[in-house]
Amino acid sequence: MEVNIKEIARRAGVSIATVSRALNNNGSVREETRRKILQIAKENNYKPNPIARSLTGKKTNTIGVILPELVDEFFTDIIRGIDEEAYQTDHYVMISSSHSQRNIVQTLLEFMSSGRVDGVILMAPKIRKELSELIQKSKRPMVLLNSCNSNNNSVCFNINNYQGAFTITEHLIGHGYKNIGMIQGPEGNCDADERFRGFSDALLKNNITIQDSLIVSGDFTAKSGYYGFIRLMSQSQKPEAIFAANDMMAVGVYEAARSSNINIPQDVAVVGFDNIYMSRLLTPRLTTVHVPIVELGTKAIRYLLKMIKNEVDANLPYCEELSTGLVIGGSCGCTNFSAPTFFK
Amino acid sequence: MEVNIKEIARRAGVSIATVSRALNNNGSVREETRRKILQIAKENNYKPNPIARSLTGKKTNTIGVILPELVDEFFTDIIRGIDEEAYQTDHYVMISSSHSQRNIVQTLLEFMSSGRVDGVILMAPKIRKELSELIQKSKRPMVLLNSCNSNNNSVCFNINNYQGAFTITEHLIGHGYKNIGMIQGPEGNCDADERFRGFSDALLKNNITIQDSLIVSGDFTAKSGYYGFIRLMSQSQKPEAIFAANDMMAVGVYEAARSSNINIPQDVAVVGFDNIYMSRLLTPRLTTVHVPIVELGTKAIRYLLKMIKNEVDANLPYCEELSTGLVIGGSCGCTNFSAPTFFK
DNA sequence: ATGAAAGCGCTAACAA
DNA sequence: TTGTTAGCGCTTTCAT
Repeated sequence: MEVNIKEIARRAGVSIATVSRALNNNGSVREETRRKILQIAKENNYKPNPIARSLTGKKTNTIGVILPELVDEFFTDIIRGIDEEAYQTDHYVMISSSHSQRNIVQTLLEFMSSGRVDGVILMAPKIRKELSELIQKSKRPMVLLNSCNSNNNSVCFNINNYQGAFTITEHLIGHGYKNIGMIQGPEGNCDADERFRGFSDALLKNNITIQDSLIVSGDFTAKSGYYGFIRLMSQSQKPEAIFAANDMMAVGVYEAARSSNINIPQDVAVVGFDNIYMSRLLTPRLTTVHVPIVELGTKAIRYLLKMIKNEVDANLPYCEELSTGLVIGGSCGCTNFSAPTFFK
Repeated sequence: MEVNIKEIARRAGVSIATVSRALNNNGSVREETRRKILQIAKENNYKPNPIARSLTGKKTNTIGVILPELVDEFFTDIIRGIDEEAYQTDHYVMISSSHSQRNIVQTLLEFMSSGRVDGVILMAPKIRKELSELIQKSKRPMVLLNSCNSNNNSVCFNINNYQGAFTITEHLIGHGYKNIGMIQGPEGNCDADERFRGFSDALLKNNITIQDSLIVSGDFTAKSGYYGFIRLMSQSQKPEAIFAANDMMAVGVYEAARSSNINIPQDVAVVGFDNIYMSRLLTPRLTTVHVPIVELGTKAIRYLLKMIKNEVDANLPYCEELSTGLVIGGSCGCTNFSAPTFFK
């Protein structure tokens, strides 16, 4: 096995307690002794066994991350935001992407109770009722990402879906469109709900009546965007513009439009949400809403680490909404936009 | 704290050893006693503390996964393959995506020595020299993914880059192209090297001389594809077809072609490698090589778990090449292809 | 400033 | 079949 504290103690001619103190900068150790121990530890390439450390100290230096299966497009970016910070602060990341058949709640609780993690970052845009319970039950610090927590009793970081949807809808309205259709996200998904709310409110504020026939449901996949478009455009009352609740559905819309020989934006304007890489490649480039995903991950773990270190009160609710930004392409009807480079 | 084995033992009126035995189905326990213990454990929602378990038993039920930063496009899929299997077999996944400033070797060794993981899946297409050392040093089972291990002394699963590149190059040759250019992947990356090798061999086999001027370097990014294309097409001797070593570079090629009013495939044919989602959306659809990424992850973890459980000899080298497949779009000049649906 | 010793929760000999 | 006990490698009182 690896060299352990006992061995270091032996070689340094001190007790294991002293080694522990020297290594943790904790308790008093004569400077000379400390140096010697550190020296020997380095020579032997000694690293304290984190498992043993966890058992005693109840610190695992591990963060649990639970992501839904829906985040495909963002998976990498979220992890990137989290992982980089974790690395800097010497933490490990334990990941669980909750596939369909998996019980997210169970995974979470297991994470929590197993003592494997010091805290959890949970992204669960589809869980509602159980969420409150979870928040109560959870013994360890937890940060919610884009989750539906109506009660204000947790720590959460959200993309400001409402604002983004509102802004982009007003942008469409600014173009003079009145019949604006929407392809919604999955039912029960709070990102989707908020985007719809922003859409509705923007119409209301501008005295445009919402027509039920112009609202079709989708599920954030390109496929559902494809069929959503067909449904919308096969009605007698066709929309002048379509707001797809995410870019992947907009991709489906483009494909359907191409099949139907309908031109974007001449025949119908299209906008999306998310600013995924692909949206830059569509012709015309998709007008969409940028969401700061890496930042979401970074903020989440930074705050979580503070909770863990008791630098903030983990029981104090705290929520932050990350602002979105409008990305203008040609799909909304704008002709004079400064297209940022298509390179990532 | 959570209820522990001692407490369960107390409530069941037995010793902790018996509880341990009953829970692990290990050693003999009277059926009645066992039932009672299990019953009480369930009532108290008792889960053995995995940390403590690890400390004693040296099984952590955790798999370490180390991915390079380059795999952006595949990140999700690889994890998906691994995570699903891990979940089924009750394992945890500890992830580390090695960002640029990070030392992949160090991360690996730390994973290994920390006792946090039972085994490691490593994807390191850029590491060469250190890899052999690592393989020697590593005390725990390790599976290599698409890594450059020339010595046949490890367990590895690789995409058959050579075969894919060879096939798609021959496909171009079949179209009658003779001046075929290539935009290469990053230097020192073995995926890139193998793809180049397949390309060269296909040309050689068909008695086509490789022209150095038609080989330009890239780094797997769209940007490098963009400039690679420009370099290739600004020469007096222009290629009739271009093989971009991955799809992202092909995306850059499309963009550059559009800017230059060069038509694909009329003016120049283009093919890629990877079959990323975006490749379906390009117009004309990109002809490319499909790589089974999810499967790569699945195979890796399945084999790793076998090594861990000693169902296979972890010291026995074992390598598997996963076959690729040709995906015909219109970019190579084919007109009569059965385009599979663009939906994922 | 340092050491001895008691755990952390569990598994695995060894005894009974 | 069951219990006792000795660790696993470490942190942390409590003495010294």
